[in-house]
Amino acid sequence: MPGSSAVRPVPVPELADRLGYLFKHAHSRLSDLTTAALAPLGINGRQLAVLLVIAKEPPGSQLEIATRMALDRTTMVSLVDELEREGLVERSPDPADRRRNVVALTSRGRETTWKAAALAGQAEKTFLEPLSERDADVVKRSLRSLAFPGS
Amino acid sequence: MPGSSAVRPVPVPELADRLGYLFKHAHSRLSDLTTAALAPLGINGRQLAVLLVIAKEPPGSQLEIATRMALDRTTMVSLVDELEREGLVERSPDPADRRRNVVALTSRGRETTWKAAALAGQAEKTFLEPLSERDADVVKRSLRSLAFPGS
DNA sequence: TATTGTTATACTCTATAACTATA
DNA sequence: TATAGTTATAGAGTATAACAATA
Repeated sequence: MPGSSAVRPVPVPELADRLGYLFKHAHSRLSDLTTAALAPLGINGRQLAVLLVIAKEPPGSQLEIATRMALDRTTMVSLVDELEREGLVERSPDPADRRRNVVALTSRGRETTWKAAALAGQAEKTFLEPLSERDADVVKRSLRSLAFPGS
Repeated sequence: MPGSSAVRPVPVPELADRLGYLFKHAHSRLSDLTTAALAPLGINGRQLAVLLVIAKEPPGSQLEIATRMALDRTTMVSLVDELEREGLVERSPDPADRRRNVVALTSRGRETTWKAAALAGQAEKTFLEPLSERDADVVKRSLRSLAFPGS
């Protein structure tokens, strides 16, 4: 995230109550922690999300992965480009419909996925450290309703 | 926010537990609501934040405002440009130190600030509707610790 | 020398429009 | 005609570097 390197001062009182401001900075802090945690593996949080989606229900086309992540298919192109360059995934045309590119994890991709998931989990734990276990649970549960009110 | 117009599907289970993913989409939803609420006034959430900081402890230099918002001073230039173009704030050189631009609210700016604060508050209320009052309180309080762990 | 505002530039993440190849 | 992937392009929000005016 650009801006993550910005100073993060104690909030001025007139903004400390604005949810948008708090969300921005909380997310930014989590982003910093996750980025740092994943750096040794050469990937970032967005790329881990792609890996997780592929790992869960392989193999999918680029469009399927994009839809499952609520991203545009043009954004997915460069994301898969990066992962392919790192040797973590492989594209291959779907024999049944040669317009589609099926994206599959390589064995190195599989290994990276579980390592990265563990590191990202650690980063989340660090992020939540300022909260009691109870409050952290409420936050995690609430965040889901706030992000996806229908579900 | 670019991406706010993206489909916001029910989260795929493999991402529903990732805090980064939830933060991104929760923030995006709040952003949509706030932007829509403020649209009649011709300003956005970032601009409201600037107005609030100035309103609270006027008048400040651009650098002071930027620091209090944890933004770069180069970013503040265009933000103040926009608000000045709308006739909501006025720049004037500080007589005591002519390097500094003091930014002050116009009377229209003051009026817009309290109208906007009310509308943004409404948007936050709508945003929090999926939660019980109790959980909403925990979230608001926790967000502050998560964003600014030192304070 | 150091600081404030400014400009020029660039980077990240995202989207829309238009192209290619398939269907 | 419609769809999947791609490319070119653009826009929002942010930063760094360098410059002018002022201290």
